[in-house]
Amino acid sequence: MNRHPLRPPPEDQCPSVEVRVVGFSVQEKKLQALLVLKNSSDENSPWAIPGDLVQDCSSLEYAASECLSEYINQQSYLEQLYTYGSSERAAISIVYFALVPQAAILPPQTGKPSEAKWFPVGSVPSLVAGHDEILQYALRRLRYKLEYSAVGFELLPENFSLSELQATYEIILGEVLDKRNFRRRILKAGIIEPTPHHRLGEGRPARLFRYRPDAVAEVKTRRLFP
Amino acid sequence: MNRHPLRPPPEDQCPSVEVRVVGFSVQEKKLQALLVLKNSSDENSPWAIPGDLVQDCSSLEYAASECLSEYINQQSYLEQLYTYGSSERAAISIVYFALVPQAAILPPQTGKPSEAKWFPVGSVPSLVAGHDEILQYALRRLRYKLEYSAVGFELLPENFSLSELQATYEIILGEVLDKRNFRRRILKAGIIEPTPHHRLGEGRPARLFRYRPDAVAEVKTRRLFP
DNA sequence: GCAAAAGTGTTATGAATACACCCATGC
DNA sequence: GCATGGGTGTATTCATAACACTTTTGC
Repeated sequence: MNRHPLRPPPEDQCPSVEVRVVGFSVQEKKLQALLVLKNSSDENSPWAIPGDLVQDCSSLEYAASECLSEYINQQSYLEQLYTYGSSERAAISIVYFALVPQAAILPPQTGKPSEAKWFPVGSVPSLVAGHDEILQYALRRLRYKLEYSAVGFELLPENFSLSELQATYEIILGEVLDKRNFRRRILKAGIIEPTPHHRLGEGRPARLFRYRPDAVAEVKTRRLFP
Repeated sequence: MNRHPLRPPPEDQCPSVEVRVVGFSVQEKKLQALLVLKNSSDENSPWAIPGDLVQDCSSLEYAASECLSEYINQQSYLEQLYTYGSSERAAISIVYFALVPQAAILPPQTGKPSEAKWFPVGSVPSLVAGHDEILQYALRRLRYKLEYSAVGFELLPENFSLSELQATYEIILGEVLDKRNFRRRILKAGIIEPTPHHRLGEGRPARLFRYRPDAVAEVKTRRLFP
């Protein structure tokens, strides 16, 4: 751990600091992540996780939410992942992930053409150095988090059916879940509650649920999906 | 290490960045944290979590390990906790916690007198603004981590008995654990292994165990102590 | 009345918990 | 030989996993 070369003399250099946000969404039955072209002028430029330099330290959360503000039209669930810093990186990167509901996604033409694009996480283009590692870690943490919490609904509209929620979990975890066990557990966790509304569709209308604003954020309990 | 071309443009303020390390140890059957006087000259100065400004971003882990280097004599388990930044804070604080075995603790007189001191986490002195919150969070994460991993041995010497390990867990979690269940679970986790050595003491000699270097770092399993 | 999706309970299996006695050593 | 801490197994309880049919709507 202490095989590092000698530090440069401690004159007042300040390191540059950036926030990066891995934006996740579910579109077309696939988990997708938002990427931006590093140089919007260059079509062959590698893609990157959206980020901004931190001007001041007034609020990292705010700085993070700004990273996606051009591409989405409402606040999303945001969670800090990790802070990276090493000699290979040009800056210290404070990395968050965001869960973006479909309704919040602005259509691509709103931004400048093809500067930003959602990619299924299974088929991302070539990325800036280090961003692959960050994306994989974000994915791992997202899956892990779904296993013991009910954050999945953050990817859905305010009101959603349990089947929609289950489909979201299945897409992210990459496995099919038992309908009855899913419902029992997600309801027992007490994080969502039924509304009087229903979603009309092909078959029997589905009762809609919503997040309980009074719910405790983190469920200190066994895993929901071990 | 070409930091210069990537410095932020001059009109950017660059935020100051520090690493802070909450050092934990178990001494006198109590969980203790290392604190330093903010101004070593002033006896009434509030205490603080040890930290340093980050000169460059070459390695945050290295910078973190340096924070405690004056007070301990070997590398300790180090884990990143969270990065804080807000208008109330003067800097962005990248916070780690460290698990320091007793044998690694340098006696206080080695440093300058009373500049740094271990305090039982239940009775810390008045701290610099914001550091209380960090310490409480570090404590919460440490307890949480013990519940589903076997990192407790990081606070013990290389070879340790299961009773010593159990005592460590009981001190940190603040509850008594069943001896047989503790042993079964900690062994089933596969993170430690028996050595041929024994610790002589008052009663029957205790078999000594050690960390398995080939063990997977994080146990993807149920909680060890739910 | 039939297609399509929503909704609902029970049994079986495995894990966590609670619990009490024998063992090896020093004195 | 006794005091001291080390070491071990089983029965019970509770959570998880597997599983199939009925209900409500649109057409």
